[in-house]
Order: sequence, then structure tokens, then C-alpha cells
Amino acid sequence: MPTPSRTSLDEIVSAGRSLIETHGLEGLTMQKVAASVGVQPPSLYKHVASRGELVAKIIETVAGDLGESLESAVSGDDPHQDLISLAQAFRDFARAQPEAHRLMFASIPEDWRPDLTVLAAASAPVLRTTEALAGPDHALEAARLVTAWAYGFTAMEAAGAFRMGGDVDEAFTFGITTLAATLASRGF
Amino acid sequence: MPTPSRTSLDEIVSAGRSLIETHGLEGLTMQKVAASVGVQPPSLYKHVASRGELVAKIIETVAGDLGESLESAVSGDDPHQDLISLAQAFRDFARAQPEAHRLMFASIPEDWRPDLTVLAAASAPVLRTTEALAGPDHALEAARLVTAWAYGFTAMEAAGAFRMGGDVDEAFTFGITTLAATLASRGF
DNA sequence: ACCTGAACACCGTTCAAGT
DNA sequence: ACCTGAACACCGTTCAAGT
Repeated sequence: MPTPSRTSLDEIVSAGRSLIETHGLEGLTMQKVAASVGVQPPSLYKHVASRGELVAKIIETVAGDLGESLESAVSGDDPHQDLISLAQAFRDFARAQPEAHRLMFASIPEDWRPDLTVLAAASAPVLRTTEALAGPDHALEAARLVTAWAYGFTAMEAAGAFRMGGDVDEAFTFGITTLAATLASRGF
Repeated sequence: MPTPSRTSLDEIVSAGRSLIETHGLEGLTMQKVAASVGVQPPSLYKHVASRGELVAKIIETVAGDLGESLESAVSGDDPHQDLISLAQAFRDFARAQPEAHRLMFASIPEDWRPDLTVLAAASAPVLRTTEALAGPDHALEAARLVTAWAYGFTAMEAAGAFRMGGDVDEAFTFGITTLAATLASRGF
């Protein structure tokens, strides 16, 4: 006699996500997730194979959301402006959910690395924009330059690593402006 | 009647560091550290207040080592070449100890953020180089641009986030070459 | 087919007791 | 002054038993 599910994968992932946001990765415990979805801890294993798989699924969800944010930040008309908008959207996302954001490229045990197909999809608007700016020959390398900078900057900002004074907003503007100008210049 | 110390803070930090390198942050347990220095877990608390404080001390040690690596990478003669050498040294460091490296700007509970004075010292050679390249008015912003890119790139590389094909080494060279050329150009 | 309670091995940390 | 064993609250995960 089957018992109907009292929770769901979506509910579990979403509960885990908000636990991570409030208490960090180490604050994500199966016991707290279970309590938060109203079930006993062992029941979670009917929906998810392990804590690691849950973390991976959470990261995939986050990457999907980031992709949507980036996609809606570009217009396609002005690649120079699009690159700036992409950086801004990336930073907004990082600030809105810093823990989840850092997790995307975080230190994750081999076994449960997330499926980064979603992340590849998320990078599509960046690639389109750098291709328009720097040309097809350097589109991928340019995308990696911009993405690495944007991720590094926001990760360091979230970690409180900018402690030498100066205006962090200005440093961000300086960074994206410099990058956009260089990529658009005829060096390529 | 005092008993002589059977271990030391240095020994504990170093044991913790190698545990992190082999098993990641979640693999750093007080029990394993204790076993590794030949003591019972409660004894560790005579040398360190908590696991968090231990992690913070480990990060500070790593930051100090990174600083030394960077310092010995610059000659002071040719800022353009120095910037490239700094990036290379940064990447070598990240590859030699990826877990510790990512930890430097990682998701750490508020309470036990490391003392980043050491990290400020580590950034001194970068600042000197960007000042020589981009001038004093933009030295800090330029340093943040380069550091954010270098950290983001190496963190993503370590996380296996570059999965869209292409040559990662080339992307690294493209990045640092572009940055060095732009900062040295007379835009500033 | 999903949920539960009991159980296991493992955590971080405290504390009284030893030397 | 440092180390220890016992203890506590908390982990992830398994599994037989319930419905």
C-alpha cells in the first residue's frame, strides 16, 4: 500500500539552498533539511542519494538561475554595453546570494561535482557578447578573461578580501570598463 | 608538576594543512589532526580554541607562503614582465596546493575569518608592479583587476569549470598578456 | 512506495581527573 | 601545564519494520 510522498526533490533542494544561504555549506545538514521539509532524516534518502548529491543539485539550480539573470541582461544591440550589463548582473547575483554563488566554483569533493552543462548554458550570453566584441578567433579566451575576473572579484568581495581601502565600486567599474575597452580595441 | 608539550601549534597547523590538501576542508577533523600529531582530540584545545581558529591559522600560513612566492617572482626592473611573472607564480601556487589556495577567499563563517594582514603583505609586490605600470592614481584598482582575474581563473581551473574546449594555457596567456598590455598603455 | 525508529560510526567540544 | 577518558549533543547513513 503505497504512501504518498510527504515531500519532493524540489522542496528538498530549495530547503537546502536556503540553509546554505543562511548558514554556509557546513550549515547544510541532512537533519536540518529534514526538519525544514517536515520529515525524518532517513526519508531524504528516498529522494537524494547523499548529502553530496544534494549539494550538487543545489549548485546546478543556482547555475541555472544565474544563466537566466545573465540572459536577460543582454540586449544584443551594443556588445560593449552588454558586457558591462553582464558584469553588473553577475555582481548583483553574487550579492543577492553570496554563499550559493561562491559554491558554484567551490571546493567540492570529486565524487559530487555538479553537472556543469547548466553552467555552460549560463555562459552562452557571455560568449555571444565577447564574440561580437573581440571576434570569433578570441571569443572563448575573451569570455574566460571576463568570467574569471568577474568571479574572482565577486568572490573576493564576498570574502571581505578587499581591505586596503579605496572604493570597491570604483574598482569594479575600473575593471569592467578596462576589459570592455581592451576587448573592443583593434588589438584583435 | 607540569607535563611537557607533546605537540605544538606549528605541528598542529601543518598537520591540518596537509589534511586539507588531501581531503578538502570537510576532511579536516580534529580527530584526524589529533591522530596525526599523536595526541588525543581534547588536547588540541590547549593549543587552539576551536576548529575554526585552526582553519583561520592555516589560511594565514598559506597566505604568508603565497606572499613569499610572489615576492620572489618580481625583479623590479621590468614591470610588464613582472606582472606576467606574478601571474605565473600565482598559478603555480594554486596548482601546487589547490585546496589551500581556494580556501584563502573561501566561504568561511564570520567568526573565524583569518587575519588578512598577511594577505595585505602578500599583495605588496602586485601593488608595486601595477603602480609602475599604470601609475599611482590607478595602482590599487589595477592591482584589484589583476588579482581578481588571477584568483578567478585559478579557482575556476581548480574547480574544473573550463569545460568548453579550447586551450586553458592559451586562455591564461591571453588573459595576462591582455591585462599587462592594457595597463601599460597610455589610457592612464 | 514512502516513511519511521533504532542503530552505527563518526563529529566538535567540555570537563574533571591524572601526572 | 599539558594530557587523558568519559561524556554530551550532533552529524551522515543504513536497515528492518511499519503503513
